[in-house]
Amino acid sequence: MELFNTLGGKVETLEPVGAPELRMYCCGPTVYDYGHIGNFRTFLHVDVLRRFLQQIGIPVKYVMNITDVDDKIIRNAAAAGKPIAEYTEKYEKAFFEDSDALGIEKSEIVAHATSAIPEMVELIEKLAARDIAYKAEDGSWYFRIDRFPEYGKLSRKDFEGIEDGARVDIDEYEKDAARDFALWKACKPGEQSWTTELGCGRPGWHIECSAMAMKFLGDSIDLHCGGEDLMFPHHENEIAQSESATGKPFARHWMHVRFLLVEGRKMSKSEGNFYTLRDLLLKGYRASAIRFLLISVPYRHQMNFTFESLKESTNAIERLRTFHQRMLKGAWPETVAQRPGEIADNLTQQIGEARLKYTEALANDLNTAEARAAIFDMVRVANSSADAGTLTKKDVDAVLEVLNLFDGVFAVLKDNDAEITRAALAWAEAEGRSGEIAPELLTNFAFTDADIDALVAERTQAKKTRNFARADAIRNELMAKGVLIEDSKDGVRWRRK
RNA sequence: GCACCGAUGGCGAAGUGGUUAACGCGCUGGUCUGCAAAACCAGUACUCAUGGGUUCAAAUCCCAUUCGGUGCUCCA
Repeated sequence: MELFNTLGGKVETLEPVGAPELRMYCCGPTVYDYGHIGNFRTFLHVDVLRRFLQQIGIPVKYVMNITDVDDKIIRNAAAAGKPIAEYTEKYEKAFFEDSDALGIEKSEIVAHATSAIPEMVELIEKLAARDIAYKAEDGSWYFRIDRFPEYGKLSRKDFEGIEDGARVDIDEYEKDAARDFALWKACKPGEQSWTTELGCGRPGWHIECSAMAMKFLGDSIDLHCGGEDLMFPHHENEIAQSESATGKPFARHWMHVRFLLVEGRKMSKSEGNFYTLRDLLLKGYRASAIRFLLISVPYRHQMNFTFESLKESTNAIERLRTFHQRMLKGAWPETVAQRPGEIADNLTQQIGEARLKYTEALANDLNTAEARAAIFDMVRVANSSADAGTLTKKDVDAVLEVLNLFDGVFAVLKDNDAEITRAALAWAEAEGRSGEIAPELLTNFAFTDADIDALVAERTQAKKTRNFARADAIRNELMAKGVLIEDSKDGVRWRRK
């Protein structure tokens, strides 16, 4: 498949080199708080890529790291009066719960920064042996950027104009050059630290990813991904460290997912447009709709997240699910007596085209919007044919095959939204945040499936005796509780709005 | 300030030189239905921010302008 490579700025073929599986690494979360939807947009697109690679027969070995020690963690853990391990455990658990709710498949390897300290130390020592890393007076270690002439090749920045000392961070120690970045931070009283050959301290953020990527995947990896903001300085620094230490190219392909805007502005707490997955679930939005929305806009485009578009996604998924159920449950004939051959061939051809368009779209730099369009084309054609009574069992099998292909990547057909929302409600109760739950959510979920089934049965009975007044009253009652009823030849179906 | 990206219907969003500008949502009308819902059909951008240029041909390439966003500092 073809994927844009930030390194070089061109669309290039993505393929495994020197190993049967594609080795990929993604910068995971720093577990100091709940993940927000911007975080998840990145992980969702990586998930889409990974699912698609596997679908086209490219095995993947994927490592995601968990940054479980850094400045923010130390600060927040101290504020909470907890050891950092205990503090991060809660948010790491939440991160995986949220990922799961969004249908993100877990990476083959989850790498914790705190469990790879020896590898980081070793890497820094390798750099130190070549005088690329140096120790400052306070015991911190820095990377000497002058020694890596290619610095800036990823983000294509021109550092000529940046003079030493032009921008000095308040908390920085004595570095030889302003741009030099920390590899190892000297210990401070009361902070978590490790006593190593480098002295007492803790790892800098950048060294974690270099050390762990190489530990699990080797010196040269096929693909490295992350959010666009990580391009500089994080990924630039990873390249500098890794390539200086090994003398080999670090990652051949770099993928960066662009930022998410919320209602047209950068998401930030001060703007008041900052949302975690849990915030949205408590407002009554569905996990599947959030997934679908976040992956519907191709990863290289900045996407504008709005509540209106979230509703749109909810409705679009309903259409797909309704269609899926129709295909699964309908009694399709083996053959259609008077079906004109011309129409039959046309339908088969259109299903085939949808399949091709879907695959080509994703293979072309992960164009999720086009892949989505191909599927909706097929949905319309098949529905149309089903209405006309010309759809056969064989057609349906072909349709379902394409639909399964689509769902193998998009993963929105299975409806476990209610379950996820219930878990979020329980979490809100436990955290004392039940005040944030949307009122209609409580009313709707107070209504159990059994309650609904009973009313639906009563309505069906009323309809049989042509008591339409009673039947409609029940339908309205259910509607008020967010339940929609659909009558069809095959019986009654209900679903939550 | 420097750098980068974007501007396509009511909304979201494909399409990067060549038939009637995908697809989804919404809206209007119709078919179906006891009525709905679902589904289908028809309609909903004479046109792709604005101005200029290149070309037989431009939403697509070039220049300028306007507006929006992002990076240059922790950040997915």
